[in-house]
Amino acid sequence: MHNVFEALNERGFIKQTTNAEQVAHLLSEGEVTYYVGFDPTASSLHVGSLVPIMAMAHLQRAGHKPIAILGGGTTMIGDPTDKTEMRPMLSQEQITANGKGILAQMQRYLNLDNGVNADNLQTTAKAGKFLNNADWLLSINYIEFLRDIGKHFRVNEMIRAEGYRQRLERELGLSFLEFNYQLLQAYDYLCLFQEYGCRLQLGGDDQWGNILAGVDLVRRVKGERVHAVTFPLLTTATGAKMGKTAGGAVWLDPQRTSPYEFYQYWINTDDRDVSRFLAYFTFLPMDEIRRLGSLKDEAIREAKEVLAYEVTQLAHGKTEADKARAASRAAFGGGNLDAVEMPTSAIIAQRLESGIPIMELFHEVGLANSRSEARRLVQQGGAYINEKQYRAIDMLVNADLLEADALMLRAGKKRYHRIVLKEN
RNA sequence: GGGGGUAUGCUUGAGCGGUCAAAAAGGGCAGACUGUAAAUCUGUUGGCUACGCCUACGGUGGUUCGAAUCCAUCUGCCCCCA
Repeated sequence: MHNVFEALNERGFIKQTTNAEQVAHLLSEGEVTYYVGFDPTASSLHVGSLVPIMAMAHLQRAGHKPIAILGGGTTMIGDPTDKTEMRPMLSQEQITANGKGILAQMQRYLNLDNGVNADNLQTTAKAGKFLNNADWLLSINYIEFLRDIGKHFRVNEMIRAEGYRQRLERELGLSFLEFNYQLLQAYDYLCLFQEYGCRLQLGGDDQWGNILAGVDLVRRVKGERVHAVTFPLLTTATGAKMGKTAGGAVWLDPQRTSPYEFYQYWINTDDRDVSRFLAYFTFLPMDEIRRLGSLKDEAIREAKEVLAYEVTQLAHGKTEADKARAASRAAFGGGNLDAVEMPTSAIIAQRLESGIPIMELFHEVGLANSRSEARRLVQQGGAYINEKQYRAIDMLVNADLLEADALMLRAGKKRYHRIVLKEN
């Protein structure tokens, strides 16, 4: 077993550890059960969650056993860390439903007890677990909890933690409910240690304090040394949060973010982020990544294409990745636009007889959020039909513009939408 | 429980009772330049049946010819006292 710790480190996954040598040693000794917590506030993960997932996948491929924890119980509290306000609380039903979606997505990267969801996934890896911490948190008895767990926490220390301190010093208060978040998260670690012998927790660097609380708790209650590793919080070179675009988050759920859009997100990666992202989000060997990362100027587009293709393939499978790549090449490389996968909608053929106002058309297919926006788009020269710009706002789109019974709309430089005809 | 403060468009944040769809910045969008990158420059950024109309400045109800701006009340948040 080669040293996974080194591999993770080389790929940039490691920000802080309880003790680097000890963690490395632990991972080289034999099978280690490790866990990462996930937020169940949405029914899909977004690309930000890919960092922990990729890290988990690397560990599993190296023979270790993952546990993914759905924060169904802790979400009912709301993590105050680095939040400007309280999180909305979700119902258990909602959380369970969200968990289903999240599990399916994880199964593309990890082999969990509940199965796998990707053809290319190494099934030789030991199956891990997907658990909901609501299972043990919801049945907690308050008095017992205070006595057995609460006694190990010093309020003095807790309020010194950065996350809490900010909330205490600034206008926004901190409710007692939120104050307990750390105890519950620490309790998770204790439970997982007891039940599954879990000895390593990983998480975003903003979770460092909470994770350490768990490490301490295990030491105090069980007298055992367990470990923690955090991932750096990713931002893009321009300082934006990873995985956010104007349209919102980039989701793994193809219903929310189509494979094409997903692919485009990666293609549009800033030059400076390319090699970092290749290391995080693909399984390509580091030598290859270094080669791709050293490409300069225009040539770096090759690296972006590899990045986009690899990441899309992991998230959506080879077929979808091929389609997305073909569509992307066609749209931006002057290829044949007709045969490829694009956001498409159908309109009734008859409507073209009398002509459809161009503004209405762009609005209708979602290329503009309102008619006013569509109007602006046209006026400013951002509206194209079959690669021809139209600037007249009173222009009517009729059957004369059809090419092969279809219209390819384009808004701005990058957003395409294809229109086909239907009878009625 | 008492006293005070605050609530503005995607965000931050200005807004004398009329000239406010509301300063400014950020963000977004479009154009130019380019490599589907970055940086830069320009335009634009509530909606609509579009030189006009409608909806908006926490909720409701008032005062006024006229309110985001004044009053009352409700709600949320913050601060001080208890």
